[in-house]
Amino acid sequence: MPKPTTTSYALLGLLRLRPWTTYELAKQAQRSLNWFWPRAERKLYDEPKHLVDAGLATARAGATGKRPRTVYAITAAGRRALAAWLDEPAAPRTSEMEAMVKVFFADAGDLRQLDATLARMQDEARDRVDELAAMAADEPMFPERAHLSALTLRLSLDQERTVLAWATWAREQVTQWTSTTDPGAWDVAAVRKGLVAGARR
Amino acid sequence: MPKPTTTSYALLGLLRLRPWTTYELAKQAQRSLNWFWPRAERKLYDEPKHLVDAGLATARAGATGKRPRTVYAITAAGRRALAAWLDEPAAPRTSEMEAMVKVFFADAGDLRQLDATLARMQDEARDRVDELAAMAADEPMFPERAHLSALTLRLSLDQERTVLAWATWAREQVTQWTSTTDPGAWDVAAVRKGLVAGARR
DNA sequence: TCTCAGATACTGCCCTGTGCAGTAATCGTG
DNA sequence: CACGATTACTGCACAGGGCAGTATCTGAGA
Repeated sequence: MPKPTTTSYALLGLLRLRPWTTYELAKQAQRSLNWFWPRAERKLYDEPKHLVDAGLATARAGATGKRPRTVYAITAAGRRALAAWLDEPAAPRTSEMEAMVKVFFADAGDLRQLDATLARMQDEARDRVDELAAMAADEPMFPERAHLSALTLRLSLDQERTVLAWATWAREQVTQWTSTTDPGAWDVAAVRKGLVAGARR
Repeated sequence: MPKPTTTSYALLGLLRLRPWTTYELAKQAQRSLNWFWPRAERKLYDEPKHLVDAGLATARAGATGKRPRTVYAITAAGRRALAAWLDEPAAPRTSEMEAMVKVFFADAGDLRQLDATLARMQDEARDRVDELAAMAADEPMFPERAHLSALTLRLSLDQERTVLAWATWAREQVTQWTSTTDPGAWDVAAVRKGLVAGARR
C-alpha cells in the first residue's frame, strides 16, 4: 500500500476525536480543516478506505434503512502513526491566489478590470473574516480542544485580515494611477523602500 | 483543445513581456509567480505546448549547439485572450499549511513536538520575509512594471510577516500550557473573545 | 586537446487531487 | 403515500506534483 499522505493524517486526526461515517468525516473536514488543508469532497470519500488498507483505521458496517453506512474508527497503529508523523517536518506553506495573477498582469487590461479584481478580493476576505469571527464566537464543537483551535483560528483570522487590509490599501493606490501601465505621480520607489524598511516586522 | 487553465494565462502573461525559451519561462515563473501561483517545474515545461495548440503562442525553433531551443512568443489572439480573462472572477484563494494540521492535532503528541513545528514555521516565514525584502531592494527586472510588482510584493510580504508574528506569539502561548491536552491557566475563552473583538480589523 | 564531473535542460511515469455529472436512497411536505 | 429536495455517494477525465532518468553542454585539470 502506498505511504499515507498529509490528507491521510488529517483524517486520522479527526478519527482520533471520535468515530465518524465517511459523510460526517467529509463534512467535518470541510468545516475545520478547510482553512489550512483544503481538499475536494471527492478525495475525502476515498481516503478512509486507504486508512483501513494501511491498518490505521477500522471500518464497521452499519446502515440507515437500505443505505449502507460504514463507521470508521482509529486503531492503535493509527494513533502511533499520527504521533510519529508530528515529528516529521511539514511541507512548506503554499498559497494559490488566482486574483493576484490578474493583479500582476493587470497591464494587459484597464484600471476598471484591476479595481474589479481588487474589490472581489476585498469582499472575499471580508466574508471570511466574518465567518471565522462567527466560529470564534460559537461554542467550540470539542471544548477540550478549544486551546488548539484558538491557535489555528487566530492564524486564519490574521491572514484574512491581512488580505482585507491590503486590498483596501491597493484600491486606494490604484485610483492614483493614470492607467495600468502608467502609475502617474505615484512614487513606486518610495513604496518599494517602505516594504524593505518594515523588513521582518 | 481543452480550455486554458490559470497556469496557461500565467505563462501567457510572461510571454506578453518578451519571448522566452521553455527553460527561461520555467525559471522566470518560479521566480515571480511562485509567491501566488506556485507550480511544479514539470508542469511549466508542458504548458507552452498547449498555448501553441490553442493558437495563443507561437514556437520558433532555435538551437544551442546540438540542443534544440524553442523560443515561444505570444500571438495577437493570445493578447486578446489574456485581456478577456482579466474580466472573469478569479478562483477563491486557498492555502495549504501542513504545519497547521500538525498544530491542530498537536494533542496527539507532546509540547516538544508542537514547539518544534511552530519554530519551523517561524524560520520559514523569516526566510521568506528576507527573500521578499531582498527582491524589493533589488532593481526590478522589468522597471516599467515596478508598480504592479510593488502591489504583489506587498501582499506577499504582509502575509509572511503575519505568519512570523503569529508563530512568535503562538510559541509564547504554548510555554504557558501544562501539556498539549491541558492549557493550564491559559485563558482560552479570553483568547477567543479577543479574536472576535478585533473582527474585520 | 581530451576527459570527465557537474550543471543544464529537459521527458516519462505514476500517483494525488479537482470538478462535475450521474445515481440511488431517504426525508419532508401536502 | 407520492414526489421533489436533500443526502450520500461513485465514475470519469483531466490538472498537477515528485522523482527518476537522460542527453547535452560547460569548464577545470592532465
